[in-house]
Amino acid sequence: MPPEADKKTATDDLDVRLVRTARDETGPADAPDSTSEQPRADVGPLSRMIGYALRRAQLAVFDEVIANFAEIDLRPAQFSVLVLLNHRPGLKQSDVAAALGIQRANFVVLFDGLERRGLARRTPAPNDRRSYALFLTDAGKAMLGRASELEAKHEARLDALLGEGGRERLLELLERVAKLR
Amino acid sequence: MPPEADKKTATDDLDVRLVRTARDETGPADAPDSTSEQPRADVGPLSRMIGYALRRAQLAVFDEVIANFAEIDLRPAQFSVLVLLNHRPGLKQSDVAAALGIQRANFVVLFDGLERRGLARRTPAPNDRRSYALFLTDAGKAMLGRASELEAKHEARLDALLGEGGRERLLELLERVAKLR
DNA sequence: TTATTTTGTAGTCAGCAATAACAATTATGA
DNA sequence: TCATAATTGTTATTGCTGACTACAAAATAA
Repeated sequence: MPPEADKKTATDDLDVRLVRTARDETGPADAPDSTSEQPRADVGPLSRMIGYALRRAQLAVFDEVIANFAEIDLRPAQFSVLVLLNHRPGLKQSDVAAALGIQRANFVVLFDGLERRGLARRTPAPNDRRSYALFLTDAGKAMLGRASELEAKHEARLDALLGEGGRERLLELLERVAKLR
Repeated sequence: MPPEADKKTATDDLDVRLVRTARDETGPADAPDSTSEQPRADVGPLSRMIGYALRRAQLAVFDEVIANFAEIDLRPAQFSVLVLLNHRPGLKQSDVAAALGIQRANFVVLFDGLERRGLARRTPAPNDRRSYALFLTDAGKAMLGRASELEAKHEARLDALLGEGGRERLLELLERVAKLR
């Protein structure tokens, strides 16, 4: 089984692909796997490295956010655009991209998705025919409202984990680290 | 000069507003940040969200790590494998993948790269013909040595940013967050 | 033995970031 | 004023990474 292997690709027709919606499980009876708590494998020196710890934490948080937003089909990056545009309407693409740390080239596709779904729109900028002023549509604002509710619950859960003053301390430390850039 | 100029729904004139960045914010209000590196654009509510802050910090750290490791052509994920294998030689693929939070399917390609470069090797597992026991080669240990030096400098730089006790507090908080998983 | 689980693989797909190259538009400066 | 440089939005490409499906071989449970 390891190496070797025969070609045998072919067969690839059905493509069911279920969307994995967090929550719920094998409902009735049983549930053999007791409340699992990960053993947290020993990774040695890695556990002392900031980068490694950051990555693990970030993936954990994003996993949950993505699962939470699955029902409204919104990605974290899209959410951040909605929040920013609601906070500062009329920014142009370069501004939003820069504020979020996204390459302006990549932002185009990201925003196309929002516009295609009618959540945001491009408007000709008043003084510069090269650029657009970006705004949320009413649908976008409604979407942001729902997303914010989900987000609030998520943040509350994090606060429970972080404990008293944990959020403040964490945000402060993360901001320092981000200064590296 | 945007592409088509089709949009332009007749009745659309309102909304000229000048957009002023509401500067509520916590902390020392304005202060035309003197010697700060970046203007740190105002992203509003985003700056209070753990996920956003985590992502920014993680990207900043990885950017630097990737740049530091560029000269030895090593990716963070590869580095983590070297560290783990040096710490616990003989693990099988499933173990390493699980410990690092990588899908075992994806780990195959990752390890192939290390093996191809002669940094690590697969050895038939003693009691299980299905699996391999993984080890670093001498070249792999040498590579890990150089990488560790670069990593140490990086961590030192982070410590300078984090200040006294900063690392401990940050690691502790990140570990709690990672518990989400 | 038979059924189930584990392990390693291959392949596909999606998200996201970095880059290069362009055309239209502004800004600059001599 | 006009040639040149810088901006802005765009397209396309590449690479890393993570998630999933499907498989075959081997180990384990029933």
